[in-house]
Amino acid sequence: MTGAGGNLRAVLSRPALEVAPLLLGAHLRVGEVTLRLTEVEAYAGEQDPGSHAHRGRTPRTEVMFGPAGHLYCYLSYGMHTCANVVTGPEGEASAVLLRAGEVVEGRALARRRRPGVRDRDLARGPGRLCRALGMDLTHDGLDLCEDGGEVSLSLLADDPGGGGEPRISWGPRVGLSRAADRAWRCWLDGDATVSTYRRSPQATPIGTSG
DNA sequence: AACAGGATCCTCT
DNA sequence: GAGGATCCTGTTA
Repeated sequence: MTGAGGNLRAVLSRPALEVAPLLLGAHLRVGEVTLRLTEVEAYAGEQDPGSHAHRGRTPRTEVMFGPAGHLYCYLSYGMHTCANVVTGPEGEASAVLLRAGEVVEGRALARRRRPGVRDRDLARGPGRLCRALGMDLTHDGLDLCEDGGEVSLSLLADDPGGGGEPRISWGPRVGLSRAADRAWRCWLDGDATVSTYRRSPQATPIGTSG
């Protein structure tokens, strides 16, 4: 684990597809709860039909066009908050969706927010992850690269995934109706907190959507 | 001003 | 495996 400091934003300013695997094993802290990230998805901005930014700059997607290292939060299906780390250079709206993780600190608080579920399910899925961390739309735009803030991010110094072999797997992104075949989701192979894959019923048949 | 459509989750079967 | 909850967002009128 590195105190990446000022160079954290530089790393996050690389393309989403490069940043995504670097987030695996990283620690995301929101208030008193800290998560070890185990599953993420890359979104490549305006060029990516699966991205919210595909149709250009809007009030909602504005944060993604800004500098890397900020949170992009949105509401899914009316009740679930989902969170991304903005990546890439300023002006390019790429981001990485945080899909799952393991609670490594503040577990009691996370359990209170997600009563009745097993520990491995506390943050297993993008909506559940935000619930366990207490994240909502008020976190949209917050900077992950400042020490002492409400939110912070610590990348692994090296050895992504931790403990020996990297063991990172790649597969299609979850629930997309467009660009459903791009293998832009990555996860720590074999980790119990990785969410289960579901293809969108709206998606074109396998192999025809790029 | 109104509408259609989700980067999901939970509860059944 | 299927269906419903629920409300913001972007688009259209």
